[in-house]
Amino acid sequence: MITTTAVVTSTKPVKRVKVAETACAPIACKDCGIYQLCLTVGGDVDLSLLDSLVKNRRTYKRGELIYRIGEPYRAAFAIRSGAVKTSVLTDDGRVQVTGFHIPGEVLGLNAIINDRYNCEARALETTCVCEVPFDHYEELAHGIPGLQHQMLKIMSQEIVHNQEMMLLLGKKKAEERLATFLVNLSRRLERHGRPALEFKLSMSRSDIGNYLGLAEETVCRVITRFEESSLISTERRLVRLGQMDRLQAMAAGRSSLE
Amino acid sequence: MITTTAVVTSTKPVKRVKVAETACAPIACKDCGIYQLCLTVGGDVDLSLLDSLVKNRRTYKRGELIYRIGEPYRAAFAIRSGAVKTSVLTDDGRVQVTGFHIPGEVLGLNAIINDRYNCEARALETTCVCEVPFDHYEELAHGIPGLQHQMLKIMSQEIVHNQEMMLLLGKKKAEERLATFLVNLSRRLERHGRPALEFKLSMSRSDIGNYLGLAEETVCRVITRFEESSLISTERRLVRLGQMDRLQAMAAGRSSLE
DNA sequence: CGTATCCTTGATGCCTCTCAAGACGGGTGG
DNA sequence: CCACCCGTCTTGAGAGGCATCAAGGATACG
Repeated sequence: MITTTAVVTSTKPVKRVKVAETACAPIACKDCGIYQLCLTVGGDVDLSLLDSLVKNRRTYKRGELIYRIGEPYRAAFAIRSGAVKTSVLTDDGRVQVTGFHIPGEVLGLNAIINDRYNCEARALETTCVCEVPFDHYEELAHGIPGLQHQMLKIMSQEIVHNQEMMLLLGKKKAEERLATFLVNLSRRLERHGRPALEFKLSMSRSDIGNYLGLAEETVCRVITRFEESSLISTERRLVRLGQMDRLQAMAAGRSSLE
Repeated sequence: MITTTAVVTSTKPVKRVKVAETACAPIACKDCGIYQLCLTVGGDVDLSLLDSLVKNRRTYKRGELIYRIGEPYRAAFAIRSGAVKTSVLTDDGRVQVTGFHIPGEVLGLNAIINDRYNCEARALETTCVCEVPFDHYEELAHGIPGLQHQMLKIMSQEIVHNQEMMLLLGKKKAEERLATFLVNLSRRLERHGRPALEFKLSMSRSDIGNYLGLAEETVCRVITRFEESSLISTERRLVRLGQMDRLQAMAAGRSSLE
């Protein structure tokens, strides 16, 4: 996604500060997902908690693995900048991309229980993540009522998203799949305060195809058809969504080309 | 699944009893999923907790709705006997079956956070469930360390299962899908102490097809091919798995017919 | 400036869907 | 108890959407 060079200001421990969810205070990790974790029910943020949770901040280059399937659990990861794809494997080596993750989202939380990562995560471009070692998450969660709630919420969101993907993969046609993908990505970018109608894809056509259960070539062809219908316009990985309403209708199966 | 007429003995409150996970003590709800929830890390079961959690026990007839999408959250449900299917919908009315659930499994936990069910659940046959009203789950979880862990575990399992379904729907061929379905169902039946190589399907070919992203007719045809290869034998909804090893190989994509 | 990677477009084939019709079985009412 | 009916299952024929194979062009990067 569009690379933003966030200025990292050092955070002196401050006690519980009220911050509107949409505000954009210059706080370290404000724009990464740890913030999400540290949001209490009322919207307060415990900044000292925030500070104490993040033990490490690391940058991964394009193509680098953040974690592998089956690897012992080290930490959860909150994406500060860049983009990450997660994927699972069949025994015979086929790959299914299960998700793309953008700044502000949290990765690897569900591995807490199994003590092993159940998918692999790979940087799609230069990506900066905050590592949150959750070795003793139970004591942590015990001390911080809001944290536990946020964890459940994030896992719950993932379940809902996966259910939507099952619907897409099981029932939707190629055009509907791509429309769904674009609309969903646009919404998430908007949620994190980025341009929602014009953005740069960080993943290849091949990755998109894999994610959507389509061949790379089919993705290209559908994109071409979308452009011919002036639904969108593209230039390599740059995308402009021209007619959001029609795109949404198509994503829901309420419209199609021809 | 095979209907068992479980004898429900009344449970006088007993304090923490050590029970082996595989044991089959005559405890109410022993064989339903609430047991799962009440297992502490060490394997202890708090029977008084068990008793206090289950507020209601209800039977649903074949086709009856247990909950709808968007409906306000009432409770989680642990299946005692029978079988349940869960499904999600597109805006234009298409349905995707997201799972089949057998006795010993828990339903509707992830709705806790959103306060609304994110899928609908329907009884496939006469089904008895324990209702667990989790209105104040946070205080509950606070008092019972093991409970929170179990909830995370169940949600975590669901995420892993959904990821496997995405792989299946995105990458596997019809034969591999059906083999995966049969092997998975067999494993779960075994886990709950039921015959794993010969069982009765509680869902129609149409439901199976919907779940696997296939047409009803394709399911029939693949079943026929499996029988011709003596991989399995069937009689209506009765299934016998003849060659589990070949079936597993096929599920993983390491083998195919012809 | 060369090379590797990614994107695009065309031609062909196949897997699966759709439509159709018949068989089978279970349940119900006369 | 039997006949009927309806839902479910099965099998066939045909069509279509998408995958696959192939090749050329664009772009980025060293």
